[in-house]
Amino acid sequence: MANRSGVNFDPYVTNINLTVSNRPSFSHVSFRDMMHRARKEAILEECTRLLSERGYDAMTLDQVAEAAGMAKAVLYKHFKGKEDLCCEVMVRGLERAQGFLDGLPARMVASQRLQAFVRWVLQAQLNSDAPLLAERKSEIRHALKASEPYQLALQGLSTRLEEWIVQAQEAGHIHPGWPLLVARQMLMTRAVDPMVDALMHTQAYSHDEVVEWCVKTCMATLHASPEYLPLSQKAKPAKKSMLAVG
Amino acid sequence: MANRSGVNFDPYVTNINLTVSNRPSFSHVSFRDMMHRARKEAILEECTRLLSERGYDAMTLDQVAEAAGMAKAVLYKHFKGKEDLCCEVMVRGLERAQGFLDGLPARMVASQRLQAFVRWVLQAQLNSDAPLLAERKSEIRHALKASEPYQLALQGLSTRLEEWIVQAQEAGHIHPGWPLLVARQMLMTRAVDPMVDALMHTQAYSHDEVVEWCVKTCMATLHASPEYLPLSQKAKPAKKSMLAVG
DNA sequence: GTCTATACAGAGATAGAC
DNA sequence: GTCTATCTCTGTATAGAC
Repeated sequence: MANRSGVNFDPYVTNINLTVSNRPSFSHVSFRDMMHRARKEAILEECTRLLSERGYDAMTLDQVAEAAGMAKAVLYKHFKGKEDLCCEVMVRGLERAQGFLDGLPARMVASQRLQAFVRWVLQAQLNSDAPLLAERKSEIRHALKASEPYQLALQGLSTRLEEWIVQAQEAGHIHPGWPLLVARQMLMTRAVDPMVDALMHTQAYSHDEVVEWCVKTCMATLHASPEYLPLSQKAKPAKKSMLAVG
Repeated sequence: MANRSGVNFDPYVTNINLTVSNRPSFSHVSFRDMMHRARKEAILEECTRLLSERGYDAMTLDQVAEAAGMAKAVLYKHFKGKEDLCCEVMVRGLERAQGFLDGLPARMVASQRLQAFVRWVLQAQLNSDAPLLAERKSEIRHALKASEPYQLALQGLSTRLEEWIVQAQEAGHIHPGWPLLVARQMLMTRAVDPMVDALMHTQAYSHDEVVEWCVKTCMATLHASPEYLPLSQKAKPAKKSMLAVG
């Protein structure tokens, strides 16, 4: 049985240590509490990884328990069940994303922040540490819809992105032709772009190159005009309009 | 157990038919064969819908059997199992896509064909009739990877798209800065863009409007230059380059 | 070929000893 | 609080009557 953190959590050993020592009960409680939180962290960490790698439906609590080095029953002391556990993972993912946005250097302008956001989420996904939910048809979505903390965190992230979109549009870095709602959904969707998997699978590009191509597709879209329609049957836009962009 | 020769070995039915009917065995076999195919079609149709609505993992064979109006055991007379059934659904989806591409009017230029392809797949998805696999982490991907018919059909579709991409690039409708591989993956990924679900969910746009916005994001990207990078720390591209596109 | 009934496996969740 | 062992439910797949 793998214990990835390497810490000894055996309750009996812990008991012995507490008995032979004369530490005050305050310290005792604090110690146990610390261990408790540490185990919870280990669970959340491994669950984040498995969720990112396998997806909600394919991930099992047996896998989480084994990866975290504890019995499955322990999971239920910390969380009500699979849904509850994964909801908390997703909420923490959103909080990490918020933290990343908060830490962006002040000199960055809005469009740079948006690009940094997309790149960071894409990279995290390739590192099996996805902070955002990529699955559209997973059973967990029902639970997330009902989760107030999740909806609040998601709302915060959306608001932040929308502010920057407006700023970037005013600065002329995002084309004003994109509705705010469409631009926001595009950013959040491209941040978990399934194209990363497809491109990685071709083995034509490195990890970082794949991320950059995905970032480019996203930013190029927002910068371009949505009104380009090569298919309106007669219009054939001149080449020079395109070359003027580069 | 599949009966590859199509001959009926069942002792009961064969006996009855041979006794009470005087029709030549040829007609008899043809009629039964027709019914057999009809039921198989019904299974495939309902499975396509459920697969599109719920995804591979969430879809159950009980649902397929009930939707098709037959006992679950019948499914196993037509298909080896869930994987086999869904693989055939996906292959037929690819064939339908090929059929759509074959039917495009001759006057359409390459970029118009590409746009028509993306729009058609997106619409089919919203009609619960997805011809392409959107799920990236489903268990079915292993089976598809091993399925020769699927890989062949997918290869055919890819080749066709790549030809048109090259033509569109030569015509100046797709920016030459996009590598062929990236452009192809972008098209196939955008054709099943998860953004459709996200946008539909906001209830801000109608069915058709959502599809059009997704089509626009895809085509605008291919038309634009990938080398626009607002985030290269010092460069601040002029507004006029963007406005020149519209 | 189609049905009912059932075997079998996997995974979520719980019981009870320590 | 943690463990082992078990329950329960669901879903795939199969057996056997007709």
